[in-house]
Amino acid sequence: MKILSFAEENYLKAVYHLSNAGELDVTTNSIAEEMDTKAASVSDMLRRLSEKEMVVYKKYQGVKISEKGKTAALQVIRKHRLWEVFLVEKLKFNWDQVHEIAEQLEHIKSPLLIQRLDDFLGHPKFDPHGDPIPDENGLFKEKPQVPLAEVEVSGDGIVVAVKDTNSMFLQHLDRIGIYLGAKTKVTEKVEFDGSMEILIDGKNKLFISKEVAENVLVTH
Amino acid sequence: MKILSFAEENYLKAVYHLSNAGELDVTTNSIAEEMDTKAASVSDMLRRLSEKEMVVYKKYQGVKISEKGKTAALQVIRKHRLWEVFLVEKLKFNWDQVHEIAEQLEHIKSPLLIQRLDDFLGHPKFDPHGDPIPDENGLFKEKPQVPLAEVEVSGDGIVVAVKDTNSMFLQHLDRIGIYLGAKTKVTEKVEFDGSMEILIDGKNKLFISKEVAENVLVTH
DNA sequence: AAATAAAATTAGATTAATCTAAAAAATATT
DNA sequence: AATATTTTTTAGATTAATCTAATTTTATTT
Repeated sequence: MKILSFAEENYLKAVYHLSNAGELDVTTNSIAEEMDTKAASVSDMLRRLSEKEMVVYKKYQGVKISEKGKTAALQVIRKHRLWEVFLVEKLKFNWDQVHEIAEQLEHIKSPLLIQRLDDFLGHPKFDPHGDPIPDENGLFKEKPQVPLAEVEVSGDGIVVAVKDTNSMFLQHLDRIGIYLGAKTKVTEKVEFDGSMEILIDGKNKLFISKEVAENVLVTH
Repeated sequence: MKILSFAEENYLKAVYHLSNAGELDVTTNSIAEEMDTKAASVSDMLRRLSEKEMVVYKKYQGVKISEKGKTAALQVIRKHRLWEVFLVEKLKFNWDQVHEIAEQLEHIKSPLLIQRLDDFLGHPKFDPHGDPIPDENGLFKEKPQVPLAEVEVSGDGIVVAVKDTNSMFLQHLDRIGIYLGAKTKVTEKVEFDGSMEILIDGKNKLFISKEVAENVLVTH
């Protein structure tokens, strides 16, 4: 298999994520938005990725990731998430500081390095945001995740991930006291604006907006 | 200060190393050889680095690294060597496996990452090859060189120089398998005649005389 | 179904990094 | 000093990745 450039790996990751986030065919514009680039650049890159058989691309019809592409994307994601674990567990970064650095580290090419890093970290199964880490074969198990917004009153769960990983949002969560692994119980839901009252770890009462409730994922 | 590309950082490193390895003006060809590229590419890159004031470049006259360039080069070298320590100390790589990987890792841009890595590693002063690690300000101390004769039993080091440079002596070293950069470990010392048993690169057992031991300089 | 709007692609430029081949400058040799 | 050789630079191409502007295709709306 040919080696992919940093740019190709990034586009492939975007296609993978958008594929998983629903629609059958990923649109050019959705990729452009995700990658903060222009549609023309995306068209060009899709042509190249298609030549390398990483995606199945039909002009004007959108794009689908191929098996080959999925394998490649999952290896990049594996690297990204392992590095995030390293940064948080070993280098004492906060979970909201690691994404940008992992974006760089994920492109380092050395299978042995990743194997050793995985050993060093004790074969973690989830990254600091609760996302699963694919193994060498790209296999992983999802924790079933539900947005807090969908939990009924008196239902409880454990915070396992966030949908939106932008730094401002994570800092907000930190500030109000929501963290990975926190135990949640929905105590009240307000119909008209989607906000809710919850209990963190059975003691801290919190009021959260619809936006927060939709972006905090819990298992239950 | 502007951000340098990977390629620019690599050329700058080469200029820095060649500057230190002797001559006042580094030649285009020597850079081309060091970097395994063509002279035309070097000329082009020197023009660019010169525009960024990283080097002082006069056509046909060779090039000299500037203060600005030296600072930038030393930061890359600092990163390279810290990563090498990480790979050997934490990920259990052998010292001969780490260079290629560190060549990639050295280009990761995050001052905070390097600060944290340095903390995590306990502020090492030398990399696994015995080369000094510059601090945040680019300052470093060369490792003191000690004759093998003064190393204690079980102490290891790296051959960095010879005291006696006459050809017969050097030929003798060649014959018995001692070379610049060889990893040494003293396994036994004989009191009455100053001879010793050493291990080269962890595998070749050698008996050397007092004369040899006094003239081979190692860092440790 | 024709007109309009939106989405996607192509055309044409630009920048970085590289190359080969040709030209220019510096060095070495007769 | 004139010539030959080596070194270095420039000229001109190429590839990857990007952009803006123009065009084409698809979708939507009257």
